[in-house]
Amino acid sequence: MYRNANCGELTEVSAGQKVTLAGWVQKRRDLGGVIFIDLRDRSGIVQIVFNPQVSQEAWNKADKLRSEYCVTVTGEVTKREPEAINEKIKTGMIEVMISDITLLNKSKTPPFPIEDEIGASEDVRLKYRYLDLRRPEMLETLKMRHKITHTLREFLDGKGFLDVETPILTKSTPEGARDYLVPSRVHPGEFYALPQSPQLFKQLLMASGIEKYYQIARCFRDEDLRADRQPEFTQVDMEMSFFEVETFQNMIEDMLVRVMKDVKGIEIPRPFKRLTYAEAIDLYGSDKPDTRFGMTLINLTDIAADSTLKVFKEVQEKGGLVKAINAKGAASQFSRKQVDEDLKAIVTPYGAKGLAWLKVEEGGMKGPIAKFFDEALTARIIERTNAEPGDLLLFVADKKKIVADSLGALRLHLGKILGLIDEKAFNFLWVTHFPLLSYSEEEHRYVAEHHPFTMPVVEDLDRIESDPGSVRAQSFDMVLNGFELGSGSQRISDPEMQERMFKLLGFTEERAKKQFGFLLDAFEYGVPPHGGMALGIDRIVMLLAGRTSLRDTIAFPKTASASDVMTKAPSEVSLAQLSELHLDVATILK
RNA sequence: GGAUCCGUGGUGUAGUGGUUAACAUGCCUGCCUGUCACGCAGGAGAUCGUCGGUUCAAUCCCGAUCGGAUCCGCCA
Repeated sequence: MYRNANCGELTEVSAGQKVTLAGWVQKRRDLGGVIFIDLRDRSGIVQIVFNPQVSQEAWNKADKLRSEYCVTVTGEVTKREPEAINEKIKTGMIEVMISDITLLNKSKTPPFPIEDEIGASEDVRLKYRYLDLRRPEMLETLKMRHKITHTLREFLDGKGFLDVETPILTKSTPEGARDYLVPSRVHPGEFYALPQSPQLFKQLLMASGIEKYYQIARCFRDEDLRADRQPEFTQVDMEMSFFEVETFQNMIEDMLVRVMKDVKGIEIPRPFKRLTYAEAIDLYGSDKPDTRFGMTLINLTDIAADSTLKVFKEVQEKGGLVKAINAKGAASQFSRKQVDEDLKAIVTPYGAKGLAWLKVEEGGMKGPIAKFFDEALTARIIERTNAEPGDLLLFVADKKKIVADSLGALRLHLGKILGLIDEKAFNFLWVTHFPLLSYSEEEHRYVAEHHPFTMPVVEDLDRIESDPGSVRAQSFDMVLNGFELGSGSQRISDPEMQERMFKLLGFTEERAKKQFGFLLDAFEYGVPPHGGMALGIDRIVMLLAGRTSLRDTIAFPKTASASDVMTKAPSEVSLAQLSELHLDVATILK
């Protein structure tokens, strides 16, 4: 027997009992006579004591222990003397007087200590990921992840959803992200793709009469990474028949409220806040706004056009926008140089050509552009922006998209550095009615904003051919604290509507048949109206665990260049493997 | 595809165009019977990411390259 108790769970109640523990040496404190060791297992840490008067043999062995040696020990749980109590650890009231110890395995000195708040770079942590995961904060995050998926499963099971697995080796589809491809040995020159999501399969499951489907599904997208984007990630994927948006959203709210309660012990008020896509862009410059603070964007295009500032007038004439944000009371926190350099640097990557600013003072405004506004205009600006002396107004004048992107980013930046964000808050938000399509300059055609199976808003249908860009989708995103957790929609279940959609996306009938024929065929057999959504598990874990990188929520993640520094994947394969797959690597750069 | 930042003992950092590259921690050895950031004494440990250039001389300056991080594009 290796153990009959867990280190972190021992309390005074066990005093006097003989226990056997198994774990790792966290720390050895050798006082010459008596040796103290902090023993760690998954449950926590307990101090074990080796005293030659209790067991000379055990003491001799303890003398040779080092960090991360794996051992099993037996001894008596003992209450500590009052002056020896350690209030910093949960088991600090007791210790275990060891009579017997077995060394299970030695350890090399670890490259970094197994504790929170190590200084080790992420590089090193990832190389020794198995050691990194021993650290309590990593272990806790994995435990939280488990708890979240467990709660989701329990909830969905309770609602009658069936967990159905869908293929990992599947068909490449042209829409959306770049596919990860897997060459076929049996079919020379042909490829499987790893799923970007189980989208088609879950809709087919609706045609199959499953009615309610869910899956904790791995998804793959071969695109460049970010702190919140990994090449493979996990979604809780859901789809249901006889679907109605409102009812479904209510259920998702129930589900998330349950997760927050079970995992964080927090009651989230319902219903969740809702914004349309148009409102989100207008107020926050983002389709995934962080609503934990205000400082919304204010449209000043009309006032700006009346000013004598040429760029403002021109922007208005060209159909652009002049918008501003009011950084309340921040005028004194930014010098002219800081605004012109530091804050401008936030907006330029988004294409903004400049960042105009005004500092509000008693009876007026100060700043390089103040002279372009007469007294009446100044008063209108102050009124519109709710400005008070000490406020800093920041303006971007440009095309709609540039204004939204740049001011949206600036708003977030200021929210962070001015400490406006309540780090403890969890602001769930629905963003609805996304555009159905967006025009791709690259492909010279409209592409689906969500995916090609999203149902348009019915009252917009008459514009679908004449003004496709203005058609809204019956779609909805779930946003939490400025991160998109996932999106869902009412699907198209009418084959004719689906064909119309493909046509709009520039698919010939032949190509639509070739790519999605099976789906169109399936829909010919009495498909129920259906819809669903998928939520990113990794991002949920990241936000609930208070982490800033998705890597911290995944046991074995990839770096920004999509490689794994521990296994060194991806790696070259043998010529024999390539030839079996009928592959020839065009150029090996080495 | 583009931009910015980083790369120095195991780990984290400091530093300099020139002789022994510093500090903390970790590690090793010895001493120590109530520590829990144990203490004390001693010791080992670095091709300064790699390649090339400038220079009498490069860890330092320049270029390339590799690796990591963040962002834009891309991606829901």
